[in-house]
Amino acid sequence: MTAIGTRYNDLIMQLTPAELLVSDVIGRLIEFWGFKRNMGRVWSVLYLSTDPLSADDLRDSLKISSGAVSMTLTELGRWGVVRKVWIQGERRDFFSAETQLWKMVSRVFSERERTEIVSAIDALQEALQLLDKAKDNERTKLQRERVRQLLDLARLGLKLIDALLATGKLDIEPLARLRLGLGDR
Amino acid sequence: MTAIGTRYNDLIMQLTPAELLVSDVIGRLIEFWGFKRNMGRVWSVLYLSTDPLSADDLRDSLKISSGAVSMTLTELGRWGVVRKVWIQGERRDFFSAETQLWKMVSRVFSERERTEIVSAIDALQEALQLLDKAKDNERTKLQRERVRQLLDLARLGLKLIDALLATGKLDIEPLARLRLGLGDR
DNA sequence: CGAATCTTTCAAATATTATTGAAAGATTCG
DNA sequence: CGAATCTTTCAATAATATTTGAAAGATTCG
Repeated sequence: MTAIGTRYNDLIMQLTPAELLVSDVIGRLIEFWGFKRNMGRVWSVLYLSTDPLSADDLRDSLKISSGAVSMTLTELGRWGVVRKVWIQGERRDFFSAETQLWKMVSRVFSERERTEIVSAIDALQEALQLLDKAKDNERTKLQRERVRQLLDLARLGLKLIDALLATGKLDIEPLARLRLGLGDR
Repeated sequence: MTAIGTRYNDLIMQLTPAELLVSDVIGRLIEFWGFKRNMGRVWSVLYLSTDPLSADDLRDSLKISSGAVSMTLTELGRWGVVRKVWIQGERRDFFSAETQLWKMVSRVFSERERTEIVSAIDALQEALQLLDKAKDNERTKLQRERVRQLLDLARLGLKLIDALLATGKLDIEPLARLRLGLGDR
C-alpha cells in the first residue's frame, strides 16, 4: 500500500494530481526564471505538504536520485527558500518550504537580478569612458549616444527593481501594496 | 590592412575595444535574460554601427560561423530587433539594428514573459479546481490556500507586466515616463 | 565503540543546447 | 541561360548542463 499525497513511515510517497500539476507548473516557471526545474519541483512539493518531508520522500515522490535531492535542497537552502526542520525522535533530516512568497522573490531580485544589472551598468560606463577617450569622429559620437541609451535603460531597470524591493521593506503584505503608475512629465 | 570598427569593402572587420566591451556586456545580459548570447552580440555590433553590415562583417567581427550568423539574424528578425536593409548596387544583404530599446524590450515582455505567466495562471487555476473537487480534509484546505497564494503572486506579476507595457502604448519616450509607487491601501 | 542509518560528494553517464562547415538552395549578373 | 556570389539548412561535432548512483563521510543508537 502507498500513501498518496502525504507521508507515512516506510510507505512510498505519491503525489496527488493537484500536487503533480502544481510542481510541474512551478518547475517550469522557475526554469523559465533561470533556475533548475527540480528546484521548483522540490520546493512545490514541500510547499504543499502539511508536514516537513524527508529527502527520501522527495526522491520517491519526484522520482529523482538521492544525489539530486541532496544537491537541490542545498541550493534551495542557499536561497533561503527551504529550511531544515528538526523532528524529535526522527533520525533523518526533514525539510519545509518557506511560504512567504514575496520574501523569496525579492531575495532573488536583490541578490541576482540586481547584481546582474549593476555589473552591466558598470561595464557600460566603462565603455562610455573608452569612447570619451576615442578619436572624436562621427562614429564615436553615434556610439556615445547609443551607449548612453543603453545605460538609461539599464538604470531604469535598476530603479524598477529597487522600487519593487522597497515595497517590501516596511510592511507585512507587500504584494497588496504594489502600485505602478505613469508620471506626468 | 584591416578596417577597425567600420566596414570597408573586402577588408576584414575588427571591433574596437568599446565595441568589444559593449557586445560582451549585452551578450551576457541577453543570455541572462534567456536568449542566446550571440543574439546579444550580433545585435550590439549592428546597434553600434553607423552603417548596415553584411553577414560576412558580422562573421568576421564576432568570429562565429556563417551558419551561426544566418541563424542568429533570422532569430533576431523574428523578434523584430534587426531588419534587412537594401543597399543599392550591393548584391548581398545588409542588416541594421532596431534602436528603439523600449520597443524591443516591451515586445519580449508581451510575447514571452506575459505568455508564460498567463499559462502558469491557467494551470494554477486548474489545480485549484482539482482541489475543490478533492476530499475536504486538512491537507486539501492547506493546499487550496497555498495555491491561492501562488495565484495571487502570478496575477500580481501579470499586472506588473501589463502596467509596464501600458506605459509604452501611448507616447514617444516611455522610458522617461515610467513611475513606480506605493499605494495607500 | 561499532553497526546501522542517513547525507553528501563526485566521477561517469545522459541529456540538452550551441556551433560548425559543407552542401543545397537562391539570387544576381553578364 | 549559366557562372558567380550569397544565404540557408542541417547533420555532425563540440560544449554545457543535468542526473545518476555508488562510495565516502557523518551522525545516531544501542
